[in-house]
Amino acid sequence: MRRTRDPDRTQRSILDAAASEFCAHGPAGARIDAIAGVAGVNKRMLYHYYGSKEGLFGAVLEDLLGAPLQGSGASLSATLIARHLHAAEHPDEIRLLMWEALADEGRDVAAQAERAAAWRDRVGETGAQRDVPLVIETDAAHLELTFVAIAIFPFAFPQLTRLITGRAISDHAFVEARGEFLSKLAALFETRAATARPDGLKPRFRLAATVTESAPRGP
Amino acid sequence: MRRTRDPDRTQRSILDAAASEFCAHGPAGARIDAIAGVAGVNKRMLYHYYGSKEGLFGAVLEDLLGAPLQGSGASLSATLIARHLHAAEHPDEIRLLMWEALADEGRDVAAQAERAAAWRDRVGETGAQRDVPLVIETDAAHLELTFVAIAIFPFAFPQLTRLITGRAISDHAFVEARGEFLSKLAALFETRAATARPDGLKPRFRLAATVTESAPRGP
DNA sequence: CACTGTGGTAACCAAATAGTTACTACGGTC
DNA sequence: GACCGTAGTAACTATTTGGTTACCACAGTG
Repeated sequence: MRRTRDPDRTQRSILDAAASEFCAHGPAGARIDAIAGVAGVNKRMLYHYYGSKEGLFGAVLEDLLGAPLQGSGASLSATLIARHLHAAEHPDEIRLLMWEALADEGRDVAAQAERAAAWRDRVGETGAQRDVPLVIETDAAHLELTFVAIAIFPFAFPQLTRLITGRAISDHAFVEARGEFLSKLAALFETRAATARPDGLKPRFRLAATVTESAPRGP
Repeated sequence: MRRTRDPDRTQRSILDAAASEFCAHGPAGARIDAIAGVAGVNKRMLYHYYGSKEGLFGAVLEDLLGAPLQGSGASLSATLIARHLHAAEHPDEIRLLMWEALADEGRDVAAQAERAAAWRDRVGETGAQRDVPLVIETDAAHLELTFVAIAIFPFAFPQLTRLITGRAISDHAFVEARGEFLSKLAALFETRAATARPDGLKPRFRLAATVTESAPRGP
């Protein structure tokens, strides 16, 4: 049976199938035949469009990991919660990020240009943030990195999370508890406010049962 | 040429070679023949002692990831710095942790018993810590997880680190800068002290050029 | 309509790979 | 010093895998 010609749809199918396979088994574990099978496409096309397994992997990464994760104009703490929830909902994205990290070998810098630019912007925003401890203000990049770490880490290392907290990341209770912890933690970072209300430190964010794309607003 | 009989040495060679191979290429990417080759051991012995590739991978994990990373009786902030430096010196350990996370599939719980116990102890210590914000005190596990995240993350995701900070994790300047940032950050967590000296927040830790096992002491 | 470049297919292949079979010989034990 | 369990070796294999060769046919262009 012959497929009607449609390059775009074919490439899309391949990319989707590849994303799922690579995400599950990584670049070494993924099987070309499996990808072709899931995509419902002849294996040959895959080489036609992407050259090699590695090329396909690169295309998938570029397709899914282009922009910084959840970097909007929101405050540091709001972004923290937003990223936490986003990671909870999209564990695949984090797995892909891990495969990328492990494959590393200093990937094509040129291809990363816009990704790098996006992050640079985001760090710029962070640096301009008002509710950040003064001493740290100069180190926006490290602060940003730290906040990404705090939000993502538990989902990247489910086994450690389970060992330390005793709960699975898929457990809804974990996501909620962690969310509450993070909002308390975020409050710590508002030094000025904190010194003003030394008793305070009450969470600025309340977790909604349903996950919203951007973080909820404070009072 | 015949090897003189020495089961212990053979197993040690296999385990070491396997660690290096698995660490570099992961469970799917690692090649049994390569491991045997590096170990200078016949491939057959590998199956003799560990049954299968997966069995060998499990043995390597157990061998290297048994105890919590750098969990001593030290204070939270001292441990933070210690872990940061440890991670910088042993990127392999972190890679292995990542392979484990990606392989996951809810591994043998019984085999993890002592590892879990070790972490439980560590979390207990954290909970008993005196220089921790009161509100968070109740959530020792999440706090511990967060500190592990902050220390390890940059080395687990070198590509993000490069994108965000502009420096490679292998760059000595990065390790030092991050260390200084972390010691400032740690100061933030000493609420009582912080409210007492609102100007303060000066780093309690100074990074030595040589890496010491436990973190250096404050003034 | 002929022409042609590109989307699409099926069968094929050489290399690599996890796991085995069949065998040898060391060394502790009785 | 005969016995035997186990450390160790060499060669083999069934299968899988990424990648290819050779071919077909659709659709837009002149």
